This record gives sequence, structure tokens and C-alpha cells, in this order.
Amino acid sequence: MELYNTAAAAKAHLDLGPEVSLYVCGITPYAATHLGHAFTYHTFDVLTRLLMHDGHTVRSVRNVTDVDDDIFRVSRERNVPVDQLVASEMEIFHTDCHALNMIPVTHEPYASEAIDAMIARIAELVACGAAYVVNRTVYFAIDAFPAYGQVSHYDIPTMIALSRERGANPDDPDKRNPLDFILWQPEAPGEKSWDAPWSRGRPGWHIECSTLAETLLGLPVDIHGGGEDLIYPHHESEAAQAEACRKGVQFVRYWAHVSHVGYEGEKMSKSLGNLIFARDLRSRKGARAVRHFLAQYHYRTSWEYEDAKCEEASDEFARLDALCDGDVRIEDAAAEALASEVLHHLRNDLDTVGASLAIANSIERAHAANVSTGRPLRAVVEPLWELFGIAPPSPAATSAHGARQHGTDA
RNA sequence: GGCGACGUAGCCAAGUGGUAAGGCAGAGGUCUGCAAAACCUUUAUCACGGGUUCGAUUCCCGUCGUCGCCUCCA
Repeated sequence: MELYNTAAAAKAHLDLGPEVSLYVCGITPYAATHLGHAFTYHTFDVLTRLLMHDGHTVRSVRNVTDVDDDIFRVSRERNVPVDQLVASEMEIFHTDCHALNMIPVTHEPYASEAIDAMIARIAELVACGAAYVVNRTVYFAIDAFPAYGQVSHYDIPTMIALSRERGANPDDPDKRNPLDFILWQPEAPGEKSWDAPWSRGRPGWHIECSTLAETLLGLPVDIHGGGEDLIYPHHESEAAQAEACRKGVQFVRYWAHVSHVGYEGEKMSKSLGNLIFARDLRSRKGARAVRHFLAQYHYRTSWEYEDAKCEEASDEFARLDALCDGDVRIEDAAAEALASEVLHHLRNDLDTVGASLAIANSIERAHAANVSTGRPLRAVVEPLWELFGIAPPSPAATSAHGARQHGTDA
């Protein structure tokens, strides 16, 4: 199959072995699960399903960032202990993922459980000269890693200029290069901290993912993905941390990034508070309709959530679903053609839009043709819908028409 | 500014070197005591300017415009 590789800035034919390693950056659990999260994990769920369909075994990791400025901040604001905040948000996230029929990941590590491994890698980087210590803080030295920029394609002067415009502080006197980033920072009052050779404190953000990926999957990771906002600096820095001082080691073979979902003219984000939550859509439309809705957008095209569009997709799904009822049949040749068309679209950079359209057209045609030979339409369509994560209707719902789309599955 | 995506009817959107699917909305109609639902019919100089070509919406160059990312973020 072909997938767009961010680092190559082009679609790449995936050259994969029987076992595929997949690392997807997970959530920072304090505002789960908004539509942007759902779209991102839906995308990688479809990818996983397709790879499995094509005979691969998929080993996947999705981390949980539970050591983070925002977690500590929200914990204070809501006056809830960090562990409790993380646990309750993760319960929501898991409930949403399960309800939306997402295949569970193989590993779901918490950053706080891998501190030792992070400290070990930071120590290696310091020892080999790719990192340095100032004021109990460890920085990664950009200048020791000439390939910095390989993922996002920014050149160093551009990145510096940008960081100035953005009001960051590239002039931090402790940094050797304005773009050097933190690997370890000293503890602040009220935050979780661990003992390390440089200070009691906590790791920087980027080191958690590269360490977890390396520890749980081994290098190189076949496919590493996440939201497109993570390309720079997060993924750029992950690659630097993993590859520095290791000649010939490649961190990731293919980078896949999912575009953002907007709402009311703004990017949907936790800091802006303009969130649509997965659980709300689910309870209003049903999990199957939500999955169908998400499939109407290509993962590399940014889009805007609109109630009307969601409504339309939901109605369309209900109509298509209803058209599969009764004894509608589809000719064997047409069924085979549909299956291969759907797979063709999905293997072309996960074109869920084209694949979804093919199914819709086939249902309409089969309904209009009204043939008496061939296979029952639903028996042909349901396995294809499952590639999109649209779960088969539950037996109870199937026997009670109309109830199907109202199940919350939670 | 850099990089990326993209500009097709009121809205969304598929697609092709030989004058363009579908959906929603709108309009008209069938049906109905009226209405709803359902069904039928109907709606486009394919952003602009060049170039290649017998012929481009589809290929190439340029222009304009929209959106996204750019050390909080999926």
C-alpha cells in the first residue's frame, strides 16, 4: 500500500515485513476525548485494520503523557490529585475508543512508568556529547545532530527566526543553540519528580516518546504517527534523540500525520476550549454513524466540524443501513468488484472518502437493480464497513429495527 | 516568511485529454381530504491568465485566493 511519508514529503510504497511496528502519540489526559483525538485515532485504527487485513501482525504503542505541565496545572485548577485526574480522563478515553470500535493497542505505556529508561538514554546523550548540563537542567545540543530538520524540513535559521517571532526565548543564556530543547528539568513545587544524576526533577516532553518507542518496539519503528501539530518540534526532536551518536540507526521508517479538525473558525483545541466531544456525538448519532462520519474526511485534509455535516452523514448512514435490510441481493461479480475497489482506495494513502463512496454507490445500485441472485447485500457490505471500524450491528439491534442507531454501546 | 493541502453548481463533493457523478438545500411534480414521508424532474461559462494539443475542467508555467502547521496542542 501507499502512505504519505512526512519526512519524504511524498507518498511512499510501504515496504513492510510480516510484523509491523506502529507508534502513535497518545493523549495528555485532561480533556478527553475531543473530536480531533477521535479523528486521529480513528485514522490509525483504519490503518491497523487494513494492515491486518493484508496479513500483517501489528504491534502498536500509544503512550499516555501523564507527566506534563498541563496535567499539573489542571490538577491544581480542579483540586484533584494528578493520579485521579489521569485515571478518570483515561477511563473516558477508553470508553470512547471501545464504543467507537477501535482495536486496542498492544501497549499503552504511561510516561511516569518509564522514567528510568529515559534517564538512561539522557545519560548516553550527555556522555557522547549530544547533550549538556547547565543549572541542573539537561539540554539536547542541536549542533551535535546535523540532520535536525529531517522530518519537518525546516532549516535551522528558519526555526530560529520563527521562535523569535513567536515570543519564545531563543536567547536563553543557558542554551548553546537557540533551538536546543530540554531533556531533563529540575523539580518545581507540587510536581511529581524523580531522582536523576543532574537533579531531582522530571523529563522533558520529547524524550518520553522516543524512549517508549525504542523500548517497546525496537528500532527502526516502521510507522510513527500522530496529529500534524506534532511534526515540529516533537517528532523532529524525537528522531534527534533516538539517532544522535548512533551511526546508521534510523528511528522511524515512515512518518504519518493526521490533519486537524476545526470548529467555529478556530482550530479545535483544549486551550481554546472549543471542543466537540466524542461521547456527545456518539450518544446523539450512535457509534456506527460517527465512524461513517469520520470516514467522510481524508486524514491529510484539515476540516471544520459542522453540525449540519454530521447530521447529513448520520442520515446518509441510516439510509444506507436501511437499504441493506430486507432480501436485497448483489451479484457476485459486483460484490467482488466493490471489495477490490474499496481496498484499492484504502491502499491509496487511506482514501476512506473514496472507499466510503464506493460502498454507498454499490448499495444504491444494488437496491435499484433488485436482483434475485447473488449474495445478500448486507453480508457483502458489513465486512467492508468493518475496515472503517463500523462495527457489525448487534444482534439485539438487528432484530429491532430503528433501535440500531441509538445504541451507545457504553 | 517556510512547508503542506486545496480552489468544480446556494452548500458539500466525485471525476475524466473529447464539453462534468452523487448528496444536502431550493424549485416544480406524482401521491394525499390537507400536510408529512416517499418517489420523479430540475439547477455548473469545473478560480484567473498564458502554454502544449485537433481538442483541457483534466497536463505544464504563472497569478490570485482559501485552509493547515511552524517549541500548549491529536
